[in-house]
Amino acid sequence: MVSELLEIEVRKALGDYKMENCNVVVSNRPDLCDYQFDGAFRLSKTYKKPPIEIAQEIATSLQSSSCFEKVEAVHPGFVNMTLSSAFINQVLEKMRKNEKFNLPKWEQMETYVIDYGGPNIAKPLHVGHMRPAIVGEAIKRIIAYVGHKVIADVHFGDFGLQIGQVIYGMKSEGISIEEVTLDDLNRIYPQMSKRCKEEAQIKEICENITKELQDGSQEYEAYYQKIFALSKKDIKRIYQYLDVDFDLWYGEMDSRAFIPLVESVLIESSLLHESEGALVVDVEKKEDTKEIPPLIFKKSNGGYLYGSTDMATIYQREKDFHPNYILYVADARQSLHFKQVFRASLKSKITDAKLEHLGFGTINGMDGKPYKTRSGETPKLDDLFKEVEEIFVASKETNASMTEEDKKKIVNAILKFADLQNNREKDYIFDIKKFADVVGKTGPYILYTYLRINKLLKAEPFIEEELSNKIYNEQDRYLRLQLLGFHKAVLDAFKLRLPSTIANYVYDLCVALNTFYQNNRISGLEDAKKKQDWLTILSLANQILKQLFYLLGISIPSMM
RNA sequence: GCGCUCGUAGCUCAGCUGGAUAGAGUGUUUGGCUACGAACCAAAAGGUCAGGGGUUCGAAUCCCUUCGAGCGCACCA
Repeated sequence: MVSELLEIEVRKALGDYKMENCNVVVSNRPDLCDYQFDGAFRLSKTYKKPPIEIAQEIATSLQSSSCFEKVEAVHPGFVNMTLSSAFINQVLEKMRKNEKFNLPKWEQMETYVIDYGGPNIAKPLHVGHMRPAIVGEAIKRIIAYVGHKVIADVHFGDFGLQIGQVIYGMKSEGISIEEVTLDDLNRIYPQMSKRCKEEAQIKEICENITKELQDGSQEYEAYYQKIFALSKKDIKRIYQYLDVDFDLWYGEMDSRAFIPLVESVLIESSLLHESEGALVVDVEKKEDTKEIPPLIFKKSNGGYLYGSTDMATIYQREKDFHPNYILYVADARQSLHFKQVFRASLKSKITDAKLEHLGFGTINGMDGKPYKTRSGETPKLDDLFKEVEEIFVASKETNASMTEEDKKKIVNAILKFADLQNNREKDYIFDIKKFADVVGKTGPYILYTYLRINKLLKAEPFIEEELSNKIYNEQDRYLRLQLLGFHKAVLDAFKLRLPSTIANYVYDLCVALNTFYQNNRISGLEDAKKKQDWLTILSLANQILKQLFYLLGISIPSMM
């Protein structure tokens, strides 16, 4: 990594000054320099000297390094560094020749389990399911790419009240296990969900069915198996369209066998106690500024809740994989739930893995309220895919003749790149027009960039050879500097669990490529070495893009 | 009531473990295809980073406070 190489130089230049953290960062003033060091400000405190004097000493000492074309101390105490062409090209050569573009390797491989906040069965996937799927898939690929072991689990919601509701709905409508269809399930679920809110006695019946299923009722088990199979098939189909895949297609139900084991651990460590008829685990801490309600492990009717299955699942994962980390990509509104589960799990010592809840905000419509169609329903993902494809096809005449496979890849790129750009725990506005846009900072833009460069590389055959020590013009230099940012983008995305870091880097790299492409003509260049150098740089850039597209879950169409 | 997340250009968003002149896209205005792909490029305009206070050489970023928004607070997930 460039900033680390530069840190080594700075450390040498510090002389008698001692400091722990001497970060060298990309300058936000490209008109002044490429990289910047601001440690002189901190040193001035400990050494009681004006920062500019210290900066000058460091700058003077750095002059001798071959990394720089220019180093200067600037008021009030910055050290500004302009890289030498030879140094830039030397780093690029290392990226070109090494695996993973010379990404640093970890000393120790760790194991991650990642849970993308799984969908409830018996319920069609809607736009709310897209975010965890896209974000989770990207995080999974990033963790694997940097060199760790990662196990993805879809973790279906198949254990709770919704199952009892659907079974009751089927029975009361007289629909048999043999003849039930997906459409039936999609209709029954919202119907029953509504009825349970309105009629307490219906809810109680559903709760009892759920409990009996949990306790092992043969009759309900048969219903469950059928509902699960139907839903799973449909959900898999949609994940397949999104190119989202899991190592484990488990559900909450798969942790059922571990609930009694967790329960006995809780009893042995005297963490379980009775409260208002339920068995609960206290999770509050002294430093809490507010009251944290206990985790309800067993309901007063003897049934279990999702806190119980979450703990049982942790137990199961610990037994199967002994992970260092368990990550949950789930709605930010569930943060209290996860806090309870995490604390209860650590208290009971069922795992020593680090548990992280990676929350995300709700998808809202243009009015700032949860996204709904005109008829008041949450839009199905199938319909969304269709709509985006239609808008894309209509945007250019030739698009209609594209293959279905290519269209699918582009729809994916549109949706994923739009989603992965913004990444915070805040809600975001879903605007179909924005998600179907093909101009500007969009999926089509980055794919277009790759494809036009790729075509050029194919049209101008060249033999990969060492870069010369030259950089030919401003756009060329800017492009090469952007390439140096690869490692930071990937490692930040990994450390912060933020795929947006990569999405934004990809965009910046594409801008640099387009600027270069539009202002420099390669075919017909007389200077053979210059042509070779440029083709080599473009080739490296496209290899990087391809890799990063993969990390974001974006596939490249054959044409567009 | 308590807690969590947040408030950045007309709109949608980056930037947040403190650094120099706060960035994109879109929209508005303008220029560039007899051209390796114009789904592109070049340029202009657009901001008291919700308001106030504090810490600091330096704050969109950290702390306090006011206002505003969304969400969550034990047997749903």
